Amino acid sequence: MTDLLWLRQDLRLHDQPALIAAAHAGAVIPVYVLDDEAPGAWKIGEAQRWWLHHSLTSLADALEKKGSRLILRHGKAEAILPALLEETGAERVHAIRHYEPWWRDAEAALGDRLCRYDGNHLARIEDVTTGAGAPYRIYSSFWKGLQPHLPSDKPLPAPRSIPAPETWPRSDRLADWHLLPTAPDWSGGFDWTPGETEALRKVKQLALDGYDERRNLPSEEGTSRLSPHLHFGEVSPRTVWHATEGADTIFRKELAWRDFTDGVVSALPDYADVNGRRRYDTLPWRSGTAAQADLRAWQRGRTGYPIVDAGMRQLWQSGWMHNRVRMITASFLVKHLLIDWREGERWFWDCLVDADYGNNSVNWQWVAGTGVDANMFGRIMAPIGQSEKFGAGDYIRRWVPELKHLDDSAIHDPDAAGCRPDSYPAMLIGHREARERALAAGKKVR
DNA sequence: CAGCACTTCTC
DNA sequence: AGAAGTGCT
Repeated sequence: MTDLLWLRQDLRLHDQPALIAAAHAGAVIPVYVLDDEAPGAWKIGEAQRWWLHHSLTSLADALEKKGSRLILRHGKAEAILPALLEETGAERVHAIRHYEPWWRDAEAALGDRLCRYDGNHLARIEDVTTGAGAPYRIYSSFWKGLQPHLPSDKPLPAPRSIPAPETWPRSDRLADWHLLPTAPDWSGGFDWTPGETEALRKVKQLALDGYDERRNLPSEEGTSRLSPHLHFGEVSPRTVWHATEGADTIFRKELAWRDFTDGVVSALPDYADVNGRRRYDTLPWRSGTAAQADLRAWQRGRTGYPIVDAGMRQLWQSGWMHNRVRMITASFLVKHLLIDWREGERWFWDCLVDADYGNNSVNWQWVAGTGVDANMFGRIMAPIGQSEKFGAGDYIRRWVPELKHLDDSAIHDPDAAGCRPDSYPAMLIGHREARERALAAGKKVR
């Protein structure tokens, strides 16, 4: 008997329950379907296509070492997979559950031909609910509710070998998918090694001493940088959970955020497009030429606020941004520039190697104050204050070369220090003025 | 239902 | 120290 193993955001061989079950049943045909139709506007973004190319290469190598292969197909997964079942005479599809709305639809469409397994979350999403049976909207309550469902089983080892079918179906050539950027190749600054081997190496070398403080300092390497590996499932959250036994709980709380945000988007599938609090539909976001120019300045890292520009340039050049700076840049777009959060969400989606439907939408709506979890619109971050508070001097000097020569006394606010070089843009808007404009706009919401 | 507590702050 | 809306128990 032969079964299909449908791989999506679980590109690994260890702790891979769908693989173990398929191999137990008989021969396995591992398949990855590049589905750019079902997700609509949320198809895989540009930076992640680069990641995907390398991660699939790494996965195909690992499968071949186990006597198997990776079959590549493109098209709508819910059509491709039944056709592949037919073609190969396979009986069932084995896959790990995913909670993006398009994956839930595809899973439903496959009906009883699909065997689903838990594996990409700490707990099964539908198991963690409030006393009333609804999904949590407040993280701290979610964390409490998660406790009885935390993983206790040890992660599954990778199988020694994977039973192969007598004949293999044809596969697309990865190169034909053109996942890598060509003209221009903007990925030159990407300092990443996609794939399971590197993901597991990072987990092994996790140093969480002082994580609580250090994770907030953009100038230091205080975060785990596991997010893209977790998004693509190159390592399972359960593996990370077990590796951090006895470590700082703050880190484990960060890990549980993936579960929380998937709970939100599983209850509210269009959360990436629709305000969680519908009354914010009346908020008068700026639009028109001036707003377009401001959006472009933000995207390119030319707002005149050093910490914002450093973050946006790090994002563009490296495919990633430090978490503290994500908050500052996002708040700046929404409150200081009064531009719809969905513009920022879209830009992050295309630029981040760790872009994730749940995390991206929930966190943008949190910052914007439009979300179901409670941050108030009137709460406006002070970018320069944040830059000083979290010691971002070295970080700015690294990403904004025009300001390289400035010391800590001047770098957070070169204008105030009277030493802004001509090559560096003036502030798009002053902090006080922007703050008042945002508060006035916020008052227009019923 | 009332009271408690809230990831990411500001002055 | 203040400000502040609301999800959750």
